[in-house]
Amino acid sequence: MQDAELALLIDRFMRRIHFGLQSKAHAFDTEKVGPGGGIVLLTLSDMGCPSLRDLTKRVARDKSQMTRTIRSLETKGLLERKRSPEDARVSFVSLTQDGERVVDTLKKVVSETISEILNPISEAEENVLRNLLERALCEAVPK
Amino acid sequence: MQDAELALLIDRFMRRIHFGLQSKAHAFDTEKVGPGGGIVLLTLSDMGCPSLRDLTKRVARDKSQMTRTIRSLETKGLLERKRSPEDARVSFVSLTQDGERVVDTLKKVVSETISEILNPISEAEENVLRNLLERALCEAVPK
DNA sequence: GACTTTTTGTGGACTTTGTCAACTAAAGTG
DNA sequence: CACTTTAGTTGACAAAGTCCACAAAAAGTC
Repeated sequence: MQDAELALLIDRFMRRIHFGLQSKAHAFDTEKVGPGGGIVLLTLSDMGCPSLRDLTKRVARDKSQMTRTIRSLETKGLLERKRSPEDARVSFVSLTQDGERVVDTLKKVVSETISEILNPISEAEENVLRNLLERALCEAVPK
Repeated sequence: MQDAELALLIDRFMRRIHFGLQSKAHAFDTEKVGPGGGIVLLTLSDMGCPSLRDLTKRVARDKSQMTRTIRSLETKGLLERKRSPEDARVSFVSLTQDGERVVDTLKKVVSETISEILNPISEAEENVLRNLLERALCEAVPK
């Protein structure tokens, strides 16, 4: 009944990550993808070649916003879209080679930042943390 | 080196909380404090009567934004400010009785939402999770 | 096979947050 | 007393989130 605190902790964690990355952004975000683009790229590298719809659900953003983010990344040449042959409504999104390269540096910087933040806890505990979050979130999303 | 995933997990967790609360907002957010205001109120209930500066650092937002959020909550009568007698620059912020009441309902709704999300993990694990985050974050913040 | 309904993605308008830089007033510092 | 630093405010702008209406394709229905 009193784990409203958890929400605050999660929020603070997010903000720490955000600040950590922000302060180094000029050095690595050469394509200026920003936080929003970064999340999409990283998620994409996790999912492979999802439909825009699935990607949108995964990152839990509004579809209209996703449209715009995707377009911005597309014009930067970081991802591609292909219309589905079976269903003319859906388009599949996937990283280009340039996109992959950006993802690589993103992954490096993000994990550096996170391990700085997670400094006070051990590596084993870090794995526990990730595991708990995965189990909590990888469940079927409502709807 | 590959815990960039953790960032995505945290982000998704935040979004889940956000959506969960958003969908019930009309029912409980009678004062229309919104996500930003809610975080400040909850944090305030945790801290007691901090200076604006300390509050700002805790929630990790920009000072200018904090000024505005605080003012909005103040005009709603949910919090009060008192100038410090020793240092005329600093002002201390604290919840009013109305604020306390809002915080109570906030806490209730937020913890409901969170326990829905954390459904797949046990209560013991939830405690582990909170504990890990606390230990990771309650460290001295740089600067 | 001509209907309604649903689903996927787009576009526009608007609000909320975030960011950055300039500024006031009060302390601290020599 | 000049000087730097600190707390908080203000303004202007950029990024993200939210809402609503829409077109086109697919699915469901009779």
